[in-house]
Amino acid sequence: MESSNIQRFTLPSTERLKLRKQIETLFQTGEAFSVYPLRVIYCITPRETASTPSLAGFSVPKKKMKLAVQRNRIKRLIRESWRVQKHDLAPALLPDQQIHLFFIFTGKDMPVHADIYKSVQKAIATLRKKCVQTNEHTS
RNA sequence: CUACAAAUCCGCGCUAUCGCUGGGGCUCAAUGCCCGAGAGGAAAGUCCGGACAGCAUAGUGCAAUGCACCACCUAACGGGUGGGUAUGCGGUAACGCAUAACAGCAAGUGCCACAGAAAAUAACCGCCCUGCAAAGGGUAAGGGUGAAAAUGUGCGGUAAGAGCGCACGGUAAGAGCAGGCAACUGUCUUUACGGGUAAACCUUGCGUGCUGAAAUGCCCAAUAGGCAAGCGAUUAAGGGCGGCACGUCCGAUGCUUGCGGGUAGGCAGAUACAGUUGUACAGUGAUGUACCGCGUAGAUAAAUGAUAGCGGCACUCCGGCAACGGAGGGUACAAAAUCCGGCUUACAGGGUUUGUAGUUUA
RNA sequence: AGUUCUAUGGUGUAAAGGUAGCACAACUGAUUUUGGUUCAGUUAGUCUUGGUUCGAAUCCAGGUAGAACUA
Repeated sequence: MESSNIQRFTLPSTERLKLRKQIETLFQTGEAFSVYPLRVIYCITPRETASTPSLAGFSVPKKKMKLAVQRNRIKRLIRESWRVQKHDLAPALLPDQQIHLFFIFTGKDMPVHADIYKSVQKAIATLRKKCVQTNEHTS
């Protein structure tokens, strides 16, 4: 699908998980695992030809971080990490598959960019493994 | 110059790489490319007031609820400005500064623990009179309790005393005069003086219709069901008309089209106005008027960012008489969600003005 | 975005404006060979900052934390 020599690290709003129905089905049917301080919920769905291989959402619970400034900052950090590294996940998916993702911050202290970057890296590695496993199993 | 207080303003900058959300242009259109825009003084808390929208609505009262010295400003306000009064602080005083939910307890009702004789029409000790005494009567000076104890001082008066009388005061209410738009102040006079509490119920005066953008209006995919028309099917079940038959009407299922309600979703509401820089004028001031300019976020699982480097800024330590140099950690509070005016709360650091105090120089 | 309410020892709860109680828990001592039970005692509190009042857990205002509701 994507030629790897002209990869662009973009994240427009069409690659964000926004519809309420999609989010509800993700939270009901999806599988989850944790990479501290993140919790990742994902599920693989069939995709239409025009759409992108992944849809991602990000959130920080209000109980953990009280101030809106801190919540916005954390969400932006996770989003930046995902934007830069999301192309590592694409080869593991079949062309007719779309992955829905949700990142939830579960830590209690303000994180640094390097830590978030590393944990997103780990999360993507585990996701690749699981995707490959499920594809082999079904085939 | 330093310190303190008040008011007011600002509240990190630049570069590189990679991005995000609207607007405009190129493009048939999408993608893409180019241009330009993109958090605050509190955006916060949601404590008041409006705009706006829907519903309700003759008028008046009750209930509920809010406010409360006066005048002015304002779209409006529980906000602001100016004035008055009270209290506190400083000062010999004149006066200055700060604070105030600052109507009414002289409308009614309630409450005032403990202590104390008594907490509101007071009498324990005391004082005085009568009496041998017991007791009875008068009194509110003095004592003591308490947060609060019945107008202070002096003289007269009396058995002892007492606003009982008088003089000078204090407080409150009323009338007159003078000043002031008014609150109120000054003066004079009359009357009263048996507490406090309304942030106790309450009374008086003034005000308030209810609900909030998840308001409200509009467009409408798929699926299911509804209605209408057409096509197809009709020796089919069933029902109506009928005594029965024929007949006729309705009717199940299928397809197509249209209509209406309306879900997911989308659009409007929604960003050009009670806007604002500057100047002039009016006003003590809040503010208003006029002119010239300015255009300044619009997201919706929610954009305005991430990383790196350089530089500001104040602080600490070291070296130095100083200029300065080196190192270190720091660079606040905080994110629009329909909009506006206030209030309250949070805030690293810095600038300006005014006032007070101190020091130095001329 | 809006509305309503709550806050009392470690926990659960009382208290017409007048000394902040009760139960469980914790600790100490006694009883017991020891533990438990029981008995006696101790510690510890009105979310916070102001105001009204002679006096505030209570009344009023600002703040903090928490809970519920409106789809």
